[in-house]
Amino acid sequence: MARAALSADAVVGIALRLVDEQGPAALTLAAVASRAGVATPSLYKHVRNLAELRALMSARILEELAERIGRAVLGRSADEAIRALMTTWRDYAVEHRHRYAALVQAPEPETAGAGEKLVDIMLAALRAYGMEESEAIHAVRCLRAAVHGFAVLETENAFQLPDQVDETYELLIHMVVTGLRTPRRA
Amino acid sequence: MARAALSADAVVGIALRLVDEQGPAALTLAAVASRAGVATPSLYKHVRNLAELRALMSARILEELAERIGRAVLGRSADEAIRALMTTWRDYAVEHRHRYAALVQAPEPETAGAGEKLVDIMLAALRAYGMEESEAIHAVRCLRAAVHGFAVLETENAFQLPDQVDETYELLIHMVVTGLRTPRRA
DNA sequence: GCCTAAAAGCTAATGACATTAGCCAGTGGT
DNA sequence: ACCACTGGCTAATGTCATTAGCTTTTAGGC
Repeated sequence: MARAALSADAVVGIALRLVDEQGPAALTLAAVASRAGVATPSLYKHVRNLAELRALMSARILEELAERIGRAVLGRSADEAIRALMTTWRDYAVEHRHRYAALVQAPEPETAGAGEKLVDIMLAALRAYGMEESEAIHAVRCLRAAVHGFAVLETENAFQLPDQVDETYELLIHMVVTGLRTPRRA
Repeated sequence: MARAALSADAVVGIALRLVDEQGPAALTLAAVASRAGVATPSLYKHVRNLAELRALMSARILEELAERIGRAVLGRSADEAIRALMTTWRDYAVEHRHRYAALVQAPEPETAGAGEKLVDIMLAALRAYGMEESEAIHAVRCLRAAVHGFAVLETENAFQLPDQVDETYELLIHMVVTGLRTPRRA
């Protein structure tokens, strides 16, 4: 009996490919085990349960997202950086719509590292706006809300008329950038 | 054998209460049937399957949201209307965080009516900005993305530090309103 | 090389779920 | 009273997640 040489990392990889191909609803331990060439209970040697598998997948997704956005933002600042960040985020979601839908938003220990990295990248992109720290945290949250909201709606076909969604995104970028540049009345 | 006098409407009501009390993961036909005092397969006399139940629930949620927002926006225009809309939307989500999480975003026949009503309300709220129709559609989408994005993140505790989220939302409102008021470079 | 312990597989079992098929009882209309 | 429809029911099926405990493989120590 040859050992399948499985690992938690390999399980996550298989799960992500499964979701990419068949959508988030196809994610079952049974399906992952079948693809891994082991019996379903064998997966418990590598992941605690289905919830942990989801969290580990989310960590991987967030790492990729942070990596992509970090690269896109490098060397840019202010409006250009925000544009690059928002564009890259959306591109990732559209390109990987199924895995993006599987992304768990609630904070988990497994996603803390990548989540922080993403926040740091966003804070860096916002640096040129000269906000003090608490204001920058607000901005990070709003940026995330806007981009993520758009991404989930787009990937769930909630906009229905697919034409001109690029134009819609330009308006969203405009709103974010303009909002950052315009002082609020005290 | 007394008839339980069930209906699709009653089933939806029971399901919503279940979700409100125990969260979206608790929604099973078995649990709904138990609360209704019937056997699980009896529910198929009233709803096609679990997916249809979710869609019908979503329709109800959207109707309530549209009703609430419609009332809040009445008699207000421009910035005040947008503020009322965004505030009411968020309040609904926070107040009903579990059912909001159960809301299906993908368009379904069951949710088309309420979805359209919501779009109409948003278009009305935007009327005072004097946009032509296609620009108004973009604005509706962005408004929805921003608000919904914030709502799902907040209700999933993705902001983690719960303090000052109100302040964050003020910034989001500011971004939306400012973005609507500032012409985009052609 | 041999032995032992740990790791990583396995099968069987359990309970929960969604759904289908077909039967039964109640109700309303003729 | 009879019949058809409606809305319940039970039984069955298949899938899933998970646990318990057994077996095989591998790695490390002597």
